[in-house]
Amino acid sequence: MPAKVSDSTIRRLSHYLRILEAMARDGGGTVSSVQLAAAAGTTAAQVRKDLSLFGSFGKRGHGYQVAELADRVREILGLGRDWRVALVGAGRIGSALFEYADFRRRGFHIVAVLDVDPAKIGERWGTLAVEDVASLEAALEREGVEVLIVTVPATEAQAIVDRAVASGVRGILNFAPTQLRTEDGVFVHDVNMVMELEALSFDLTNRIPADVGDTAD
Amino acid sequence: MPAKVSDSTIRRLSHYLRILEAMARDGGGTVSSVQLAAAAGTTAAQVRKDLSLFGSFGKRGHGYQVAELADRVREILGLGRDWRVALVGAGRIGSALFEYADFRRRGFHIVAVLDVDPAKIGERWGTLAVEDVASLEAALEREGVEVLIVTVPATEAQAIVDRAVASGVRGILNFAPTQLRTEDGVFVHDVNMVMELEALSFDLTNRIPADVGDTAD
DNA sequence: AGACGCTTGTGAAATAGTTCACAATGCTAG
DNA sequence: CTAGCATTGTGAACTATTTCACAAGCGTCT
Ligand SMILES: NC(=O)c1ccc[n+]([C@@H]2O[C@H](COP(=O)([O-])OP(=O)(O)OC[C@H]3O[C@@H](n4cnc5c(N)ncnc54)[C@H](O)[C@@H]3O)[C@@H](O)[C@H]2O)c1
Ligand SMILES: NC(=O)c1ccc[n+]([C@@H]2O[C@H](COP(=O)([O-])OP(=O)(O)OC[C@H]3O[C@@H](n4cnc5c(N)ncnc54)[C@H](O)[C@@H]3O)[C@@H](O)[C@H]2O)c1
Repeated sequence: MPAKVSDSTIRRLSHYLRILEAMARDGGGTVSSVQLAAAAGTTAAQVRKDLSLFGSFGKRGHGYQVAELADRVREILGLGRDWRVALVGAGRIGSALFEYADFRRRGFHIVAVLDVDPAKIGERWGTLAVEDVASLEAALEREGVEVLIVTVPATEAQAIVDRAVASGVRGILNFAPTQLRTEDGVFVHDVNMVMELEALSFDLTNRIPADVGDTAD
Repeated sequence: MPAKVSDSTIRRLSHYLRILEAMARDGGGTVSSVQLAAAAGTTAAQVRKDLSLFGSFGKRGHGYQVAELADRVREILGLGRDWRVALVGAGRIGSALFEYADFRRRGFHIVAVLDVDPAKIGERWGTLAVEDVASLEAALEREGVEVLIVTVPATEAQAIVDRAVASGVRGILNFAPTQLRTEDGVFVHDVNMVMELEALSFDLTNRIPADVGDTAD
């Protein structure tokens, strides 16, 4: 793997993979960088540059084999295996995520659900029972959890994460709108919907296209 | 407003705003760029550069007034007003979002909920009734909707968005894992959790820190 | 076998974004 | 009023990312 791979390259690879999988379902065959770029909303040069960071996957004059390229991208992203995931916070967003089939389909298996609310502890969720967050460490170790999905209130998130990291969790998908602090070697990705709405608000307010006057102020 | 403002600047401004609001609740006073940067996980120079794109909000030697800076950032982001939002797809993620208080608190008001499922149409959601998506256009126009949250299956998303754009919607927050095509002047922001998990998978697979051998292959 | 058409892979150029470093400035104290 | 201190605002330097542009390579056709 190359020393430096930008975050945006990784996001695009994930995007390419989704497109390649759809193409494979539709019969597969080959794609050129131009076609893949059109489907992903980027440029052909960008597609080729992204892929070339990891190797030479195409045939000159003919493009890429859809199925094979999907396999290579999956491998690059580390998706050639299953990941064991725990969900902390069995609330509204937590339950939506639990039932989201795409996670499992991509190899992310929720193997434990934890909450602090006595009314929720013991509830059956699919084949699991919601556990008491008091035994977070035990659950993480018992299930060999590597990735934590955090859907607790923002005030609780840091404490949960500290405990999970102490129990060996190295990857965190955080839905709480708070800046998590972790040691090196722990990867945190935030999903922040309010931020996206605010970015939309900025766009709508300030990025009105040229035909409407935008030179004021 | 400056001609070019990067996306990352906007994301950071939203982040600063959340921090400033927390500081304001804790008493406020002033913040320096160093303090704000520490709270946001960035650098002081970055904070000052971001803000200086829009004006001079600080006092040399003393930093920024928390409450005043929060106001200015809110204004920059176009948050000095309420936004009328419709939610299409009254399913699992849609219902979690509907009840998410932070949206309303930030001025994003869900004023219509629509679905195609006869079992859902007519359900009372808070003060609203779930409406038939067949009357999407009527609902959007009646409520003066500007922003659409899309939580329908990926296969349905493009058609919904085309209709909404034809009815005057210019901002879309899309949860469906599909690349939406829209005309110029329509802003789409995607929330893609699978992409975040895949990025995490890449990190855990390839970005193992230096003390573990990472020069192999 | 050679020529052709098409598309990759990739250095080099261009553009975008971040960090540096410091003069300018406001406040406080004496 | 002046000195001293802290911190902003900002060009300039640096780094990262994207785009350009084209030689290299593959398969096909004659
Ligand atoms: N609902 C949404 O659409 C949405 C969207 C984006 C982000 N979020 C964020 O996700 C988080 C959860 O939101 P929600 O709407 O699902 O709230 P919720 O109140 O429905 O769920 C939170 C759950 O966490 C549990 N909990 C609280 N403290 C805990 C602890 N210390 N350990 C374990 N469990 C604990 C609660 O019992 C509850 O079941 C919040 O940080 C929120 O800001 C929610
Ligand atoms: N559940 C999650 O945690 C989650 C996470 C990320 C993304 N998503 C995405 O969000 C979308 C919805 O997921 P979900 O889990 O809530 O699914 P869901 O099946 O629970 O909800 C989808 C809803 O959309 C409605 N619907 C279908 N076609 C429609 C149409 N043409 N017009 C209006 N409504 C229509 C359905 O009746 C249903 O109520 C999907 O694209 C999914 O990939 C879901």
